Amino acid sequence: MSDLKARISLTAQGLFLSEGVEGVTMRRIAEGVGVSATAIYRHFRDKEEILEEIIDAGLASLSSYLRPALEAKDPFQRLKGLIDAYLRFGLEQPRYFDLAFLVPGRVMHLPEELEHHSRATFKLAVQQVALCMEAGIFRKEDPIETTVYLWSTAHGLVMLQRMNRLGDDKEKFSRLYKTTIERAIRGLREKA
Amino acid sequence: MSDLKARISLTAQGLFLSEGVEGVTMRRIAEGVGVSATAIYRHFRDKEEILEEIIDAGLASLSSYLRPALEAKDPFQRLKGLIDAYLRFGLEQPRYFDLAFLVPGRVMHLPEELEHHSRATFKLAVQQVALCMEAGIFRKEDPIETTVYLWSTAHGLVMLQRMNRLGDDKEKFSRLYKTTIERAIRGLREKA
DNA sequence: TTACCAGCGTTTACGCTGTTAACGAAACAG
DNA sequence: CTGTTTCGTTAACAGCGTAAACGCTGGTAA
Repeated sequence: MSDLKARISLTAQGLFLSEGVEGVTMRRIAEGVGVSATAIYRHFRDKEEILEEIIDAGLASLSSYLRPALEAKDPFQRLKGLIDAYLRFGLEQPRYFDLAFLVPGRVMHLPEELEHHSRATFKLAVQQVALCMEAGIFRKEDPIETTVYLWSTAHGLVMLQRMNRLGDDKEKFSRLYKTTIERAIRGLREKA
Repeated sequence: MSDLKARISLTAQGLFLSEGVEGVTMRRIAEGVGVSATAIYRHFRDKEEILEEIIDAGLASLSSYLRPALEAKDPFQRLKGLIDAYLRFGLEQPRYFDLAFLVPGRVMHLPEELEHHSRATFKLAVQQVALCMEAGIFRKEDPIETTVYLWSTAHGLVMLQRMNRLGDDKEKFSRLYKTTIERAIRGLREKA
């Protein structure tokens, strides 16, 4: 009934997630809501703004994947949990991942708030890495560079899978990503 | 004058590379060539086919980055050269990289020939990895998984940079990617 | 030479897109 | 009761990818 804006969001989210960013038109969203196409413009500046809202939701979902990992006891478990969660997000929420990270060709410009949140999350990861170094689990080197390295590996792996460059056997990919995490971390370890 | 098809290709390539995939329209290409929009259809099935040609060119360019690396003497140098070339390609040909890898949301379906070429290149990398293992430089494990891991790291790093998640200081990124390669390889080494 | 025909570019037009403008009904403020 | 704001409507516009029909132009067959 009421709160048309929320209903537009919801319908748009459904369409974007089920059909990807192309093929979703203002008129189809409007039709789904049961309203005229131009009514949408009372609640959103333009199509881009709707898309941004969905991306926000995607990043929130990513956050909800990452959060539990931080509750582990030691920093090494937390870090492994973060990487694992990132990969699971890519596997289980491919559409969100696409929307958030497969920007159609232009540089993504996150709204201030999300930008901030994103950097905060990154910093959290850097912290775990630094702690691992202090604890003598990782060799001591630049924790930021190290974190970027881990992030790259995780992000790249999901990316290659999203581009179905790795075959479509989910089982196999699941194993692949376990061994990849291992390999990625191995090079950081302090020699015993 | 003649060979309109080539001129369309060239103009389209210029537009796609200078403005990215969006904002390039059939009418603008046609205008650039000095011909009516529908004339293009005598030479290309549709817009997608033009884009595919440009992507082909992009992958050819990637190939030209990778090829010299294979002329090094030992497999370890060849492998490092391959990774380095991949990263340089991402840095120096960002628009090609976007076109080839930032598929707007749908799974990329390469034409047969390119698919084959791409897999062949991957196999070549796997070979170097396997040789490194035989030579006792890398510890012996699944060379395919190992190659995917290296590829992921390189691809992810470029990806994050393309999404300007890593700042825009080219100098810094240049250093970052050197240390990332090192870190990625470190974990593969046979303990001395 | 004449008749034809295929190749290639043109103009016109269709259905789709995102978006703006003008309008009207309801809800609310003084 | 009146004036204004809110929120939806319909109509319309410019731009998109593309199809269809037309006409020129050069080469081949009779």
